[in-house]
Amino acid sequence: MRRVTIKDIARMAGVSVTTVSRALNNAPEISPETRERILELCREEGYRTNLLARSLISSRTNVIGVILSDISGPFHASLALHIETCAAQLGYQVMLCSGQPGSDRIDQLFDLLISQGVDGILLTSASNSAIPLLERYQSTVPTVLIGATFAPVSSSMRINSVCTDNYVGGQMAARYLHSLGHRQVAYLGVRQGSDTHLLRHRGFLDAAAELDMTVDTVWNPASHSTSESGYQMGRRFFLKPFSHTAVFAVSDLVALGIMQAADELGIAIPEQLSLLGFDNIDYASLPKIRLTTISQRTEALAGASVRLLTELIRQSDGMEFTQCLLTPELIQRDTCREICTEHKAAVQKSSRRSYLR
Amino acid sequence: MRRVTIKDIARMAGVSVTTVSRALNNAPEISPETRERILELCREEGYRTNLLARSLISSRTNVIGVILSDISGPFHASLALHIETCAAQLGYQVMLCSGQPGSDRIDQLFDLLISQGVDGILLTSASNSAIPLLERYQSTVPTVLIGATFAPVSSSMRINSVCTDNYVGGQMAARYLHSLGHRQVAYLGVRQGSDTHLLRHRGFLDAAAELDMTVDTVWNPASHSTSESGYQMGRRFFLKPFSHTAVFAVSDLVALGIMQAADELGIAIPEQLSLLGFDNIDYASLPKIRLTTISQRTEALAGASVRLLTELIRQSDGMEFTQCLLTPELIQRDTCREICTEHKAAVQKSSRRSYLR
DNA sequence: CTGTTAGCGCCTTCAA
DNA sequence: TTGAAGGCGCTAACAG
Repeated sequence: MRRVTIKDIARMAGVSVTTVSRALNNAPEISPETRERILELCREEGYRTNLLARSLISSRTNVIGVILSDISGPFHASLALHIETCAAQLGYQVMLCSGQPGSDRIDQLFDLLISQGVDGILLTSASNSAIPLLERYQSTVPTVLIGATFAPVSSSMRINSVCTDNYVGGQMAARYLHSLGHRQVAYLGVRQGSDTHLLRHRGFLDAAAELDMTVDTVWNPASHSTSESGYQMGRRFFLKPFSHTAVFAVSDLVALGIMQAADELGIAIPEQLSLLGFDNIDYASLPKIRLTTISQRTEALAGASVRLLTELIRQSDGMEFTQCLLTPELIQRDTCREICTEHKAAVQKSSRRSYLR
Repeated sequence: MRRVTIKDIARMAGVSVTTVSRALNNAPEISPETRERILELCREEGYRTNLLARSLISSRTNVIGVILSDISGPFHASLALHIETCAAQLGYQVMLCSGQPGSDRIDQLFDLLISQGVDGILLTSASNSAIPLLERYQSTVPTVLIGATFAPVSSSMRINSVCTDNYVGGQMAARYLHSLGHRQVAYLGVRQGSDTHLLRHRGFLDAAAELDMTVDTVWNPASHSTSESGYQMGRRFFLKPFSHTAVFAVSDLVALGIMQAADELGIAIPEQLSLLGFDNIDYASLPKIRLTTISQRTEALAGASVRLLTELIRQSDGMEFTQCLLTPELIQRDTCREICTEHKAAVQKSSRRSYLR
């Protein structure tokens, strides 16, 4: 059962295909009555534009490709959904791909998406290894990198990116813990391979130094930041004697593992130890978790990156590069407390409200 | 900067476009040396097949459309990612759309995807309202419904679907609670509008009746099942005196809200009250939550639906309909306990292991 | 206002 | 083994 084409309609209406095309595209040079007659006919016959054919000519598909280079976490899942929502509002469809980083899977995905004729590509990645890749492909198709980081001095960057300001996030974390009275803290889970982590770490250390706060860093030897690795690091950390009053976890997932370890070893959070996360994944707001954390604002990331990408698609002169840094946001919940215990009641009281919103 | 086409290559190689096409498609009737020469040239020139053009002829795009008709929950997000992974393995790209149900947004998405030439469509929906929609579109494009339910006697269904067996899930829940010694239980959160819920409810009631277990049902008047509505129902339920020893929540999200309410009112789970969820969303396995639940097995759902869809695409005779029912699975964690308390230690002990896996 | 003509990039007969 | 011609469904000049 063949689909009805513009040609069929033309024949049935006794006009040329051009006329039908014009009716379909609201062209100005056509009489209102023929247009109506044709549109009516299209409706009756269940005509549907073949967008492939149209794209072949216009070389625009109104589709953007999204590559999740690391779908280990809920953070990326949520990001993808927000991207879709935002893209839809701007009239774009989303073609979703996921590829474990490493190997040349990501390259293949780029090639595939370009072959499919996407108008632009959004790539999420936590490591800088994506940058040369982008530099290679961005002359072929507008591309925006999401969530990877770059050095504080970045004017030389020849890519487009949208990113949480991890350095500032680290600073915020340090300042917040300091403001609660903590003077000796541990930073758990930094991975050497993740520039995101390193930058966050640097921000934390710099601010801590200014404030005279002691920081001990526990590195994560694993290649990914999972709650399991958090659990392992937490256990190892807690089993030795320690005098820190707060722990900053490199991510919420890691923080969850740490909570689990603390639970099992009878360390009360936040009574004995404050715990601060990073990301604000959905989990963090759940009852019984209620992790205080620095939010990456997924929705803002999605919105900014989609807007930037569509901007690039529209202009396509492409000789300018934009780096967009989003300031993270402190979300206070129940896992950090002041060292002098007097304000705790107030924090507790606000818990239900912030959960419900 | 125009993309290099098959024609350019042909000119450069001094052959016809046909020959180039053949080289590209591993056609048998071509000499190995010309093929190699041409492929080499393509590589040098950075030639990329224009899949739009190819699809225009073959009328196959190797793209499947995925419509999430309700992205309120993490369940669907996770499902989407699994679908993508599975589709990729079978050589299909995924075009992702999300539309709040109601209105005619879903219709538009169908039309859009069909216009884009997708080879098939996967629709997730929890309500039967999707069925007439499917019946309308499936003659145009192979379609599979995921996660919506249907009556136990369903041979008359004229659609393709993959679905957790909610009736059996309800039965499992009842039998499990009964086996732990519970004789008076409450079922919180059933929505009249959700056939999924109703079927689950029926299975639960039927099994409970057989086992002589008393069930009180608390209906959810809200239009969605969120943790907030669970919280509200939980509060209302707990504030009146009750003699039930266990609560079956219609979904994990609702269960989380109930946990929160119980927490606030000082009701200990599972010591005073056992709580059983449904879905096994990612959250459920988190430390400090550790919800015992009936799993929908997202990955299996994704796999089965993608396989069924690709099957339909391949055959496309389309006169047969398949309903695939997946048996849910009980995931024991820490929120249900035996009424005679002696076995509890064993359950506790296994908790860490099941979290880590 | 409408129709004719010529492609977009590719594949597929058919003939050489 | 190769090439020429036609067409997939649509749009965009250019004439009428």
